[in-house]
Amino acid sequence: MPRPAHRLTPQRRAVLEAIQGSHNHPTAAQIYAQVKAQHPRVAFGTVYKALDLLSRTGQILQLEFGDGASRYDGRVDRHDHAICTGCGRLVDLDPQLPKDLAVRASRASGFVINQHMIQFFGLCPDCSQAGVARPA
Amino acid sequence: MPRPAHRLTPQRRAVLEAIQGSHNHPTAAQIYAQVKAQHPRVAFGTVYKALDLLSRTGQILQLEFGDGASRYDGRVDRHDHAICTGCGRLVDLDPQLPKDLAVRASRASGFVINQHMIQFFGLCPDCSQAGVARPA
DNA sequence: GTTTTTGCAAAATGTTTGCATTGTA
DNA sequence: TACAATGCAAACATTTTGCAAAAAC
Repeated sequence: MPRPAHRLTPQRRAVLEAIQGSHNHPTAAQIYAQVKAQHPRVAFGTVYKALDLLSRTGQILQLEFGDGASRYDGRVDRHDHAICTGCGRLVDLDPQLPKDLAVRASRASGFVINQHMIQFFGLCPDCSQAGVARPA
Repeated sequence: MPRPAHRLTPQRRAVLEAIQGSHNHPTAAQIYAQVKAQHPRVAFGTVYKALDLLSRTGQILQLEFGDGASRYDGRVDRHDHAICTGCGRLVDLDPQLPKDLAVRASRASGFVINQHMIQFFGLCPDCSQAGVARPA
């Protein structure tokens, strides 16, 4: 049986463009707001379904930093992230990592490792300058 | 003004022990179930308040892997994790990382980095042997 | 006696689901 | 005409909150 077609509908395109066009790693709510500007009748459920489809097909990345809402990333090659615990700002990072990191983790855990990702937590330039207290 | 006292009440102790006594990185629901065995009248809210207090005071770690519920870790020194995308099993890892990793991330991002943590995603031995399809 | 903590219930949040309708190959 | 996708609303899971009663210092 042939797998279903997955059309790139206007709504899905708008969701994808909202993510790729923003370097803010937007939340679903922010994406919904932006898509709604072009498609006033769009539903929240449609946005979530599009996000699910796009991430399952590897066109976007869904990030979870434990601060409530998922964040979405249009960059899908392997990279890392820093998140500001003051304001939630999220930036991509490309630190040089040991080439055999995943292999060693796999050996140590017995897991078959498919993916790895570093989360850096801290304060962005604005928040550290503004003297936002860092969390305990 | 002196900071509040934070008593180690029986409920809080039970929460802490449920986490430290388990190497499963339990969810709040699992912790609640275990605490309830000793304290049948304990409330979900009490468990959440205890989890919040314990993690704010650095006695436990709250982990978020984007699979719904938070997981809690009694090990609080810096380390990393692998999670099984098949069954949710979560294990601690200690890969050797470049000593200047956080410094370089800080320089590259302009962030003041307080903490970093690697998430390895893959299949645990049981799931990979059982042939659980890995996610796309 | 004052302050902290609990238990309970309600509410908030983010996300998922069911389904009739609409759109499209 | 068949299949996929949308819009809408209800349901869901997890977590947070408000507050009176209970417990601890």
